[in-house]
Amino acid sequence: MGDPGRYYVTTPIYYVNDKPHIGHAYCTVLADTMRRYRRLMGDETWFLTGTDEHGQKVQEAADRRGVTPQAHCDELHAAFRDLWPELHVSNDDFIRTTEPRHTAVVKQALQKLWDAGEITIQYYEGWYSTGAERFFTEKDLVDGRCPDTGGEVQWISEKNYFFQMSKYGERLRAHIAANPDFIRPPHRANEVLGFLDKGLEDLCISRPKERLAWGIELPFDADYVTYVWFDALLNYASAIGLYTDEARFRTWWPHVHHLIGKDILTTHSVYWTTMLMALELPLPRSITATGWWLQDDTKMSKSLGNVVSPLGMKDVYGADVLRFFLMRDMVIGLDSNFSEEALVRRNNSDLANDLGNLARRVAGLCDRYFEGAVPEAGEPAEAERAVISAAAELVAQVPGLVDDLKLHSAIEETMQFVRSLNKYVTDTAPFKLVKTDVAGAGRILYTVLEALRHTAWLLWPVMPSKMEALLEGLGTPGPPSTLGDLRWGELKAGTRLALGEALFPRAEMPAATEAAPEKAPAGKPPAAEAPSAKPAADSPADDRPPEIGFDAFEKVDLRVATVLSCQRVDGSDRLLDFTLDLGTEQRRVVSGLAQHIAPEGLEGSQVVLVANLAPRKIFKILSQGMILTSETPEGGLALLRPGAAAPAGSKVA
RNA sequence: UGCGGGGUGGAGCAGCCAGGUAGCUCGUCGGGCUCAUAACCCGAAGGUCGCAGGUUCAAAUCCUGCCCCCGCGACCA
Repeated sequence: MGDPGRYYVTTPIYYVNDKPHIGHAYCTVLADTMRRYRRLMGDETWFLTGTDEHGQKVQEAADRRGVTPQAHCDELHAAFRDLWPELHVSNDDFIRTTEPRHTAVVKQALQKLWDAGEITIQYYEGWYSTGAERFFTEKDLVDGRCPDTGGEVQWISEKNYFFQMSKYGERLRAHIAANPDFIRPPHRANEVLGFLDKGLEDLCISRPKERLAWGIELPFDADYVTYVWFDALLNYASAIGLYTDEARFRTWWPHVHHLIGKDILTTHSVYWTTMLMALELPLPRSITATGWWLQDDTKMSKSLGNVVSPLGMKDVYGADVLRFFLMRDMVIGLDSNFSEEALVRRNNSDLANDLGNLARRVAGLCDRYFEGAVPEAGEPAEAERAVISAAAELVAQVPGLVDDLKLHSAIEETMQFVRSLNKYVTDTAPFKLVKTDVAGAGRILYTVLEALRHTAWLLWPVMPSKMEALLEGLGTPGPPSTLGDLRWGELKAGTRLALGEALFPRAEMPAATEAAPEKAPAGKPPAAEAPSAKPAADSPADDRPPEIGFDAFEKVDLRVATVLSCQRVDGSDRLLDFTLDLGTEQRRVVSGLAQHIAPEGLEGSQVVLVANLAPRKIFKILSQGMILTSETPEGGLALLRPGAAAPAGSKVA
């Protein structure tokens, strides 16, 4: 797959409004690890990441803070830019979509498409809600009002510019079919084909400035800015010199491999690829969609207040340990669970016990019997030859695994090799042999040291800093070059060793996790964090909302209501449809309680209702209010009821 | 209903695309070693590979149907 020789890897450009989280870190570390492996395999490499800085959310956030969007971005992008070195990420470039080198290219690309007739003017019609800042169709509306805000909507016929994406559907389908490694893993390619089956529409690539000013102005119409995705995707090309430095551009394009989260598969595999077709540029070599890190153990973290965010693990255990865990425990493309406990287990068993301890074992013997230097290699006996050939096999095997994106296997195979070395030491017992055969013991120690050097090379892409420390300890400082240069026996006898410090200290299991081996806590679902370029919801740090004043509370109109009838909503497994008596009026309320409460026998009982909540259309029924519930010990829900019968409609305060 | 992912010894996961000894880490039990970061090495117990059919000499792996769990969305203001 790909081109032996050149490897250009990208992450999504992250939305500047987001706070960096484990999903961003994973994707970026993965890109870094891949590029380091490819470099090890002899490729020239280039690695790009950056930030996406245009769009509604940025403008709003800037407005709220009373600063210009540019100032806002200048400040916030640093959160990403400065994080990567801390994770030992070695990106060659960091692009921001507000930089002139990018915006100029976007304009040129737009002009080119406009001149080529790839962009058409179409009129978009629909109900526009200023509150929600989006269009709705007739059937979305609730009583002729905005379903999100309940506000007014206006019928707007709006001129917009559309990229003729629909023209390229068949060509894209053919490309995917002909290139099984194009979209990976393979089931994602099927997903895209399924998307294409539904037929491609043209893509609206403009936004009128009156609604959104923070974007790149269309070169052929100053009243509009560019749709953020059209802008953002072009970063992969603008950063390497599209239209400005053709030689550089052609060096890296199309040897490009996009790493993305599965949530932005469509934008990359459909929007981006068809954009490239229209721009008459070759398609990327591959688009790889990764899974998500799901977060475990929300209960224990919160109740004990000892929560360490996944990203915070780097401060506690070190960046390389975090990298090792991320790369070892996730199978590319599948979701994985993140827990501190799993990370500590990984650190202790693989890194401290197996690898770090092995280095200390042999280093200690060298110190004692060989003056702290590398012993003579001697003539390999059968046991040594087995180690040497295992090392050679491993070195030959790893590139194939990396090529197949099986980083977890590449790491595991390397760890198996390390374990075999511990066994080799136990079996050959140099600590005993040294008393009768110093040269023989030296031969064994030499073999382990040389094997450790090989290991350091092979794990360097995952843990660059730690492995360089190991290489330095072995007396061969500096980062590895390429596997072609890795030859058994290059470690020179007499070289001074410096392996006194524990490379990977054991870590204590976090106290709270041991006591909570139960099933996943009911209630809150685990939070997923995706390496997305889109804005993601911020996770609240605390489950208790901020204090409010009495006036705020007073705005909530709580009433006792009598249930007149209640039944399940047809076709829904979660919704109950209540008809309530509020004294002066009847209300219909839809509530997602069907999994907790049986609708039978509720007639005549009383509940508490938020009576002045904005109505909302739920499953085609207009729900007028919210019924209050409380949690049961089992984590279910129960209706909150008045302690004594009350007149229907009486106020709750 | 959609779309996607998953169901493999006590826990967490590989293996499935390219059928042919069920593997890894942790945990448990017993033993060894005593060089090392209470580490390392060996052995043992423990698995109807969600269920039912089918293809095949042979199925965790391929095919069909079903069940359950999770994420996103539709519907939990």
